[in-house]
Amino acid sequence: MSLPFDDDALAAAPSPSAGSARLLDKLNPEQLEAVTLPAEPALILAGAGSGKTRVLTTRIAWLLQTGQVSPGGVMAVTFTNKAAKEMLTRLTTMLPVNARGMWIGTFHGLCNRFLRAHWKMANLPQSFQIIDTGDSQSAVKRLIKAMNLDEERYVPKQVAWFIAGSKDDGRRPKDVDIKDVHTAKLVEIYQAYEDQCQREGVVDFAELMLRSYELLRDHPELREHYRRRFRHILVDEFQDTNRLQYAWLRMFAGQPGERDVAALFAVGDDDQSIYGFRGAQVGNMADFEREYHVAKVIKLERNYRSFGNILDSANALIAHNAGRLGKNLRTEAGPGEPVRVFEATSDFAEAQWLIEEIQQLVRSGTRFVEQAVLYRSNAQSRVIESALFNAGIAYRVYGGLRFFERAEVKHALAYLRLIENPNDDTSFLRVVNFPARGIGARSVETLQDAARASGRSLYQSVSAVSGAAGAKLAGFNKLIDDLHEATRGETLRMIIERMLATVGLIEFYRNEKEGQDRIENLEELVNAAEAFVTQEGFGKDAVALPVDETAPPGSIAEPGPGEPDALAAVNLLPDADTGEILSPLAAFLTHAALEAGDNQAQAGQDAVQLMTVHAAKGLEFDAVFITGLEEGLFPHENSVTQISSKGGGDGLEEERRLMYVAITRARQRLYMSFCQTRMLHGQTRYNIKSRFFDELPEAALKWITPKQQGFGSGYAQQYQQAWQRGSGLHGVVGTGRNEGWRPGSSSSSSEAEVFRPPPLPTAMANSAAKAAGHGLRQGMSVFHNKFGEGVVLTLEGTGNDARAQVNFGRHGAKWLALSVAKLTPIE
DNA sequence: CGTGCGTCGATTTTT
DNA sequence: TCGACGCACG
Repeated sequence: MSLPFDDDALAAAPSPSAGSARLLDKLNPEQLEAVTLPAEPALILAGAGSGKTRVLTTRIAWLLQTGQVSPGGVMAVTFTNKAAKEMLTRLTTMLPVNARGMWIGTFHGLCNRFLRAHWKMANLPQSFQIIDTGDSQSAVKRLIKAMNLDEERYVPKQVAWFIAGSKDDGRRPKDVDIKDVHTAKLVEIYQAYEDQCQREGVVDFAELMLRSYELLRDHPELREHYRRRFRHILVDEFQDTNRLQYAWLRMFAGQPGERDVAALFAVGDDDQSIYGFRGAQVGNMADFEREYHVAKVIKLERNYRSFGNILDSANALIAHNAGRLGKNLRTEAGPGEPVRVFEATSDFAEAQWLIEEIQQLVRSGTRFVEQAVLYRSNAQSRVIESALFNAGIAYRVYGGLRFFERAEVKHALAYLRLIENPNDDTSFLRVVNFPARGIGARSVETLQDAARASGRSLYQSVSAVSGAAGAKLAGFNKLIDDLHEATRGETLRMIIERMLATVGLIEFYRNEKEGQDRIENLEELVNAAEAFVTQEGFGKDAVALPVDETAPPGSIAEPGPGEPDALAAVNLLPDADTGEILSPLAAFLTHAALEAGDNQAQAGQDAVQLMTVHAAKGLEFDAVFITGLEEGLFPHENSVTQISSKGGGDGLEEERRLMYVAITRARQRLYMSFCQTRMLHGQTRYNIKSRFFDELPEAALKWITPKQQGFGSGYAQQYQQAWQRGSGLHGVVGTGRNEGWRPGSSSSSSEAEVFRPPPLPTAMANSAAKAAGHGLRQGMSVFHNKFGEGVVLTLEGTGNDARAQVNFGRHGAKWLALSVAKLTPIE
């Protein structure tokens, strides 16, 4: 992982210009221009399939190779973990770069890293935990109940949405414009929610962003430090940034007109902005161009993905949107096949037609895995799944629950969180009576009242409950306490195994009818933790960078050889003062919150890919089916009626961009279909074809069912009849049964093997062996300047990476980076 | 305190 | 149609 790449190595590198020429070899003129732009604010308008990721990664590689910046001076921001990983992978294949020290990651991942390094300044506990949307919602719900508010009027989900939305706009409770009584109450809840999170030591996703933004805003010395450090900031999918994310970027880069403004390199495509509904501001692109005086917007319009007919369709469609930055995709690949359009009599018939075409494509050499069926909303997948299942075609559905979102995994994580921090009320409530311990709603309510009265956590308030209920609660507290004590000094694996053996989750699921899968997932959690230990920065390469004396207190230094992986969701920046680092458990919990895990089960299997159009963004396939192109569905009726949703802009235009995204996923063949009748919410609806058909060029289309043919005639029916004769009892994937199929339970392909990280060598973990250099031993008494006397519980890692868990009694057990912390053995 | 039944509501989603 | 969720009952 770590190849030498510092300034000396650079100087010694053979002829940088020759190297950079090789690097730039395969670029077209526009790409080349973008990659080699001077260090100034830049906006790259990158069309679908125009080599966006290549430009981003080559830009970084070029900057490094030509010595314009060292790895530590680069920040690259994405929205998804997947994109971040891909960027790093491609970068490292391009250049033997030491990724350590580079800040490549998601917005939230980088915020986490930043806040971990400056937790004191940010007024957070060092091991603050991140809560997901669900946790945040249940916290709000609790508050609404506690405040005796009407849940009809203050719907928890909506209130949570209000809070997140306010944060995304950079507004604290005091900044919200109170127009009416209702808003006043919402703000009151918002304030109470903030207090509660602070008390519990948890932050939600929006808080990660807002808190780090405010930290930079309010601390000039910190701001200057980071501005000196990050000279190049590259942003992917810039059209998806919200207000806060843009403000955050400006904080890191410097405001326009200030000195030392970093080179902000924004890559995006306004035509692919499809997340307005969650606060994305396409307008950020135009704002950025104006505010930072971007000299020349570079457009990447040459498409390397699709044939002409496909691109003609995309171009013609998107031309119906107003206020675009303006861009036209072109290819040198020739027109290719026409876009085939099919009119089905019913959703059922549409699915049968799909099967026929998919099989035809396979016969002509296109593998299943290269075929994607896209739809606007998830509900549409049912019919299609059912048809594929009956036809014995393997398929995979994207979306759905990811590993760390599964109920049983969340329960296990809640126990782990309580071990780490018993005052985490959200986790407390989740598992205090799961599995059942005879602690009912009544007891919990009493406890909550007591906690509220004293302003303390549930855990701390248990003693205030008397009687049988109090005894049972005390029993639960003891369970947590005992685990906390017993796991002190244990490896992550041992901690999880002990927890599972103690809390009774496994036994509970053993008695459940369909509990076996859940038990397997719990066992999988151990593997996930092991994988984390080796992959995410706790392995042999991890930890401890030297402290920069000139840096502000608690800040990080220029990256040194020991800085954790650029991608590590959690890094172990030791506190500059004490050398204290995050415990492996706390780090793993953070990882679980920040990266919900894959749902890309069986990625290697040759199966048809089913997903929403949103989920398809960024992917490409040889053949693409866009289904359900009906008025009301696609474009969706809610979007059409909606008078400019949150992100501003026209709902219909966003639907059109969505269609544009769908079209541009196809390499060779594109199919579109719509149904005359469709079963929706238990009712048969009669639809007309999507208005988008009127916006596509006739010359690029081929109607499989002649347009004038009416209901019930022609191909559609023939397909249906043909299918009815030939199908029904085809071979079936997976279970070999044809009955009892249920979407969602789909035994065939989608659900089965989620998240199976590779097995790993267990050697490194619990080495009680004496690590070279530091001369410490397990059980040894040591002295620390801040924490005083302590006993060494655990030793891990070697050399620069060496770390120890030390029990300081009154101060508790702490993890220390030995390269930083000064520990003196006491005889 | 757990189960069963009725009501309600149903774009899109990453972190 | 189907699932999540709240409430009433045993």
